[in-house]
Amino acid sequence: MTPQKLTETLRQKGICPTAQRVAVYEYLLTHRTHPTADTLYHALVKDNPSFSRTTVYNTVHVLAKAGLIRVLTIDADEQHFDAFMGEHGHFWCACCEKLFDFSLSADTASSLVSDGFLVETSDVYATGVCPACQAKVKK
Amino acid sequence: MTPQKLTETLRQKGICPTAQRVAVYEYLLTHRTHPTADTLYHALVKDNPSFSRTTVYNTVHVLAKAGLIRVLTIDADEQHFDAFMGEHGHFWCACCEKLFDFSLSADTASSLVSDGFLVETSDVYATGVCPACQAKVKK
DNA sequence: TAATACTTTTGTAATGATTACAAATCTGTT
DNA sequence: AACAGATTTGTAATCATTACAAAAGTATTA
Repeated sequence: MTPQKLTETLRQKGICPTAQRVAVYEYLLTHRTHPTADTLYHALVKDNPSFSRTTVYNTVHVLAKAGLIRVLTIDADEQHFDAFMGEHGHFWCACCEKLFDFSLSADTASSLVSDGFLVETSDVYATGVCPACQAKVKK
Repeated sequence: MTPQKLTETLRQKGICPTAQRVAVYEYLLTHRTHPTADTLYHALVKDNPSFSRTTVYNTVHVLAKAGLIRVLTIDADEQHFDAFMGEHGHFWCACCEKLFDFSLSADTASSLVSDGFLVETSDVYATGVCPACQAKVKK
């Protein structure tokens, strides 16, 4: 996505496209690594020495409220952020403590709607051991 | 579940059934309200003045590791605990800030297994507005 | 029953992610 | 250029959770 397109997307959602917000959103779109606030801060302060942690939190809240990113709470210690909004789940490996995406068959929230809930976000989380860590243990 | 049965269940999982652990597990089994550590503490300290917050955390970790309860991270502010282990999802109402159960059609984790992940826990979370709060707004 | 080793509980103190807040800066409009 | 409103920034506070070590409890052995 070009910087112009990014700016346009933010504007369409009624978000003033400041340099900081564009930087955060662009980082999340180009790094599908589910970074934490701290990771975002360290990555972006390099290009903008006055960049602050508070701005990270302000920005991700604004983006999440607009539905442009997800806030992942699978890790109780730290929030992780994800700008990939396609239907997918998240897997937390208890061994290497990394977050993985996994494909999701389909209609997770369908029963919710039928129960009268108005759904704004939905997430599928799983924990366990990832393939790489399973292989390590077997050695 | 009788106290004897509770004790037996803990023992079967290799957990020493101390009075505190039985109390926590019993509270969770009889209150399907997804309490927080603080709620558990205040409820149980009444019957045992020396009961401590640390014991709440110790105990829920032990129970969760044994697969007897779930630790819910849907609320980023506080962990919630749930001893009902049947397949169901959790809904967080952004309006009244309450947690609801919802029924789940079926095979959430099936695609995960096919990708080689070893699944230990899985949870489906959704947020939005519950039926009661929708009715309130419409008035 | 007493002695011993081991587990669990308890209270206090530390940790650290997140939020509160107000001053400074930026943005868009006249 | 000046103004009002929004955003950013740095610092200080908040508060759930964890670390830790002493005290209490539990089980095992003789």
